[in-house]
Amino acid sequence: MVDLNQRKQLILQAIVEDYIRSNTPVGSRTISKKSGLGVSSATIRNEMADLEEMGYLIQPHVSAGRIPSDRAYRLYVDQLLREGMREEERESARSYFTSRVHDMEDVLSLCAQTLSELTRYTALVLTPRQSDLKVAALHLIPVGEATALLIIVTDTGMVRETTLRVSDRLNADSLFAISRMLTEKLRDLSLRQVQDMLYGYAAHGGADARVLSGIAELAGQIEKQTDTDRITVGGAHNILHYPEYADVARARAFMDTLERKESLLNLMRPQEGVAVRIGYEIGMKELQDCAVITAPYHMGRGHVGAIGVIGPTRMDYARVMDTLDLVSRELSAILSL
Amino acid sequence: MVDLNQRKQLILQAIVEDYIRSNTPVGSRTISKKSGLGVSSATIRNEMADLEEMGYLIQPHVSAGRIPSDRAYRLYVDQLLREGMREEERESARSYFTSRVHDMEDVLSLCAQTLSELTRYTALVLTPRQSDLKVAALHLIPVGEATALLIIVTDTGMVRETTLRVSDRLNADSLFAISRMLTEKLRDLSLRQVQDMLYGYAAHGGADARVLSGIAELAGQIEKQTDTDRITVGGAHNILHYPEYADVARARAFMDTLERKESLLNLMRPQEGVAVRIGYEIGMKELQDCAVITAPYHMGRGHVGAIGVIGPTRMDYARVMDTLDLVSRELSAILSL
DNA sequence: GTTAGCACTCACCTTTAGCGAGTGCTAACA
DNA sequence: TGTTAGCACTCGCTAAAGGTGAGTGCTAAC
Repeated sequence: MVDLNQRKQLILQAIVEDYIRSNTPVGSRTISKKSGLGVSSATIRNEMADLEEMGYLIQPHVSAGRIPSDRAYRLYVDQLLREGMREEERESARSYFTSRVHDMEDVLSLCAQTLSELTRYTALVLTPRQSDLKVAALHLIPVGEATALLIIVTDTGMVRETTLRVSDRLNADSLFAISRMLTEKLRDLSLRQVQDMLYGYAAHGGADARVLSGIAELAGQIEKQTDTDRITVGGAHNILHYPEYADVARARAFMDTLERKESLLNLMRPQEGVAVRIGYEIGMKELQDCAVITAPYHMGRGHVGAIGVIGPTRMDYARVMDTLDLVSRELSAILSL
Repeated sequence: MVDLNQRKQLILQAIVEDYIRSNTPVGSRTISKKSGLGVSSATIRNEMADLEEMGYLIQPHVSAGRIPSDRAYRLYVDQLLREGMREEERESARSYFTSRVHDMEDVLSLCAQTLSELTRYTALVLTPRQSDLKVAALHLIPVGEATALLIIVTDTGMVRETTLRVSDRLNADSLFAISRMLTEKLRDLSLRQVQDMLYGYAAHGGADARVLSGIAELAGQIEKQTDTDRITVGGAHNILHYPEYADVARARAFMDTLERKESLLNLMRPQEGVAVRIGYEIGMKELQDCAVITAPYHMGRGHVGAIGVIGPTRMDYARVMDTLDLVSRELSAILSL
């Protein structure tokens, strides 16, 4: 596959990097001067003709320079990449994560924003699947009369709440007692088990049927959380900075694609380490001019999610990959306490 | 102020509505045919010349039709508005709110999304100020060894959590006991009082100093929640549908403005009922081509927030105002249980 | 007060022409 | 055999030029 001699590789690398920077077709003269190879533009032209024949370069029209193909980006990512972040950038990126509370949901939505700010592209965050979560605790807290706040805490530290009407005979103390009892009964059961169990009880009637069915319902809502709710998008407007999207219709099409979260789910399927998909590799024709880079993160006891960045194929791969690697580590560290 | 005879009003109304629909300068012929007044275009031209002199219409150039000025929109909103939503639209808008859990934060972020979908403009949501919140309950829940999840519930039913390291001598039972004691001690105190009180205790040292200072810290974070965190923006990409923003630079400028939340705070200061600000009335030159419509919502015991919509001055005022009115009512109803 | 008629304006679209960055090819050179 | 200078050629881009038509203001008649 790598049938490229050293010089061709250097030329290709120079072209890719120049194009990533400038977004204009790269001419032979430019490369002759900047590559440092010390050969004339004519020589570069010959090499470029070869590279085009091999499928690494594309000529938009006869009298323009060349632009890299998906295949060129792929080679670039696999073999030609340099370090993408300077140490002080790394440091400042880390600092985003140090001083914050670690409430899982906040962290994740903050993460989408942070990633988009750090990379200047659009960020995607996939939260771990929640159907196999277990109950860690359950609390009923009085608010107003005859209403209580029901809180379910899962083993991942996720908190969900809803308000319930309860019998007005239940005061703070009895709610406290019920909470304790329920927590003991339901701890370590999966959400599904909780539902099954409680719908059974509730059917028998009794004083706190309302509470029990309320719990079952909330558990059901958490569990049935559709997969599409697991996707968060951050900084979609960042693409407006790139001339690829100077045409509003394109920008709108891109944003519309981001709205259809089902399709994003496929992009975000967690993989081993930082994964890059370029153009046609994504397998969605509405994203064929985009690249998607993802990285997994972990959340204690095997729950796994993913973070990612999406942008034009002309992406600053080195920087984005470094950033994702760093952020996914920080995230895993924070979420595992 | 309303020195317009009936015919001028009708003509102005026709112009505004045509322009809202078409976004092209409206000519006299169009109005002559569509207004139903049965007068010729020449007559309309005379009237339009008058309206222009009075500051209601603007002529982009000599040979174009007229477009409404901010002043025209103001008159339109104050006096010429018709019903904006059909009954079935109302019904479908309401249905957005019925079947959902009422977790305050979910409801509000969902609301931003819903509003932007309903109106096709950009939605803004301002959450009530949190500095004067009171503690309703406090819970410590074991997760893993020597770590616990701390949850603070406020009197508005808002829930905030963070993870803490705790002494490993504290098991589930003792955490439960501590929670109960703390809840009793701290209930109905303001977040500020809680901080003052606990920093005092924690300074004395003792076994659960870590817990106490953790609570103080979280209370501090909730309280010090910067005002800018109170703003949520939804559907910013909707503006890409409007030809006013066909130029990407404009779209980007708009989105950048939305990022600067401090300035949005001014726009969202809750007012009595549905409030409309048009163009120059907004008082921000980067939004001088926009209109902002807001409505307040209530959240039990006097906490008040606001929802709003922002878009080009050529906005479908009737529909948006109706929608905001409806949504703010629904929201208040849900949030007050 | 209303309307038909008319000269006039000017944004918008299309066409045309010129520029220049960049190419491929050829022939000469090391 | 690889490299390079030279040159004719291509073609997207920009600016200028011309034509079109929607819409106007004004005048004079009804």
